[in-house]
Amino acid sequence: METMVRTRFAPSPTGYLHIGGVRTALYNWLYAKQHQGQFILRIDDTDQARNVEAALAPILAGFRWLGLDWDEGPEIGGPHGPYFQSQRKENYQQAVQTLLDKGFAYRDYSRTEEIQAERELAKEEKRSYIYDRKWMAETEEDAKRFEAEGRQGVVRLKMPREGECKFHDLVRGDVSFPWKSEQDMVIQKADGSCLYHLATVVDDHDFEITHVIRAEEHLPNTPRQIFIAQGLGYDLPEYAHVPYVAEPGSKSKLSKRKIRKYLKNPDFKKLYDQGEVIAQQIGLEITSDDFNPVLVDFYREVGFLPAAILNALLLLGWAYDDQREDFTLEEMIELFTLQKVNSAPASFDPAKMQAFQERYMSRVPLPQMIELTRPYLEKAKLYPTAPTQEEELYLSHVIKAAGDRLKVAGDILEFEDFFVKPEDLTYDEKAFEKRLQKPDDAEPLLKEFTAILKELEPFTEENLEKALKDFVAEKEIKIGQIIHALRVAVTGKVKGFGMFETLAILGKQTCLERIEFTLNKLVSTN
RNA sequence: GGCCCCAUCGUCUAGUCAGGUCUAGGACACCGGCCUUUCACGCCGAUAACACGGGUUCGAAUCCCGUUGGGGUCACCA
Repeated sequence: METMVRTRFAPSPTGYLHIGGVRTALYNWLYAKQHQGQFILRIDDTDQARNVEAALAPILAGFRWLGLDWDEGPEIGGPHGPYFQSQRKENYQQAVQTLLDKGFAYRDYSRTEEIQAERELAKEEKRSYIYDRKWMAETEEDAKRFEAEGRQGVVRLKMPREGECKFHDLVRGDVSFPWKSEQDMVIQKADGSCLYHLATVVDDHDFEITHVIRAEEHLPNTPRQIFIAQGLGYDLPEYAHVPYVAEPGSKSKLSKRKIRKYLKNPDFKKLYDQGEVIAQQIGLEITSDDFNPVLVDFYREVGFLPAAILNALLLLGWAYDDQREDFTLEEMIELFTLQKVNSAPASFDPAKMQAFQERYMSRVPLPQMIELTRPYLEKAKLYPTAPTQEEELYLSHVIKAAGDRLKVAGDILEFEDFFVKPEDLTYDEKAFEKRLQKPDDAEPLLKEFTAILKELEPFTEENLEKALKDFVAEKEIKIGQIIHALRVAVTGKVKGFGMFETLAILGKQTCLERIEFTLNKLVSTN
């Protein structure tokens, strides 16, 4: 029997989930699922003074929302736990001791300032810096002597200084690094705590990780990790370094902090603005860069579909063939291959993300659409938490009429005019002026047609259309002469659903109330 | 700067490993048009790329070398 494939994603508790991270996680998840393997979540908090639990919550929430479930990890545990590096310190201490015993590491008593000075000197002289191991304690006596000087010891890796570290990467093929360009990395600090490289290698081994699929920035870290693994006598995992996700229109790494810069990109701006409008309507405070299309939370808050995001992210650096772009989760699992992951970084494309979202959204069936949009109306206080059957039916009419206009769930708030009282209706002022105040015939036509509306039974889309068309024919006017005025009078807006659909959904009483309200407003503003 | 990685339309990419079927295909965006009471959708169309220079070869986007450009990484961070 072959060994089970086990992959992992190891976020450090930063308080947010970056979409680049999600893509890496997705690839790990897909690879594991495809091989009937397992996907493990491990928390890299070796050096976290902050509140890990609070900083982790949004990350786990993001994973849950996206449906990237983990087989072992925080909240669910597992046979290899704990899954927090901060709780596995003994393992690292033990590993350090082994490395020391076997001569793969040494105690070093140099001071940070000393090393720093050496490094700077080397930089000035334009040569690469290699530590001369001046403060390496080769014997107990050395150690005691250095300690007597008041020095504190760290543990460094005794890296080879000749030859090359060669390994095979599932994405990039064969890669090699000269050992001499490697530093004697510190693996244990003066305070006794252990550092990332050591921890990650020990954990990957303890967790029986078979495939380390991670971002490209870890590629230069691989030789030292291989060195540690070999020193510890571990079998090496397979490595796959996937490129990082780049900024829109550039090849730099996408970063949460550079949002100001990205906002200059029209597509990014559009995505952000769309979200901002919704955020304001639901009373979400935008106080920091955390409301950010670089982060997964943004999409959740605005009402994107997880499947759309996953699909868009899947294609950021991977393609199945020259045609197919839509993949269900099952299809992704079946068809994903590391071999087809591009080795060049892919720029995040906000417009493409939107396009996927729109396509997926257009396929959402009505009942699910109701569930998706309701929370937004509730948060905006436009809809009761416990609606009557009638109210639910009304909402379903609005959603049906909105159709493709709902690009994200939060877009339902664009149609707030269907949920407010006449006096709370906000008018597009320019439209009010252009369609109602300016044309001389707007008011009389509206009044005349209102009289017809009053008598219209039943108040259906078909009847409304016939009524207006008959009216237009009889008055020998163009439909444009009344329909725009009517729209503004009833919805306050220039754009919206089909006119007759709008009227029918609102119902006779509301329509008449609003027209009356508008006519009064018209009088008072003239 | 050292080490490493990368290079096809504006963007994501197919094609590159096994050179000809590529006057380079698709998608998104953009632009133009159609539909239309507005908006959105939809439909039709257009523009648009093998970074450059040498080789190898009958033939190169595809193989080799170099150049240029872009990027990652060089902590007692992860």
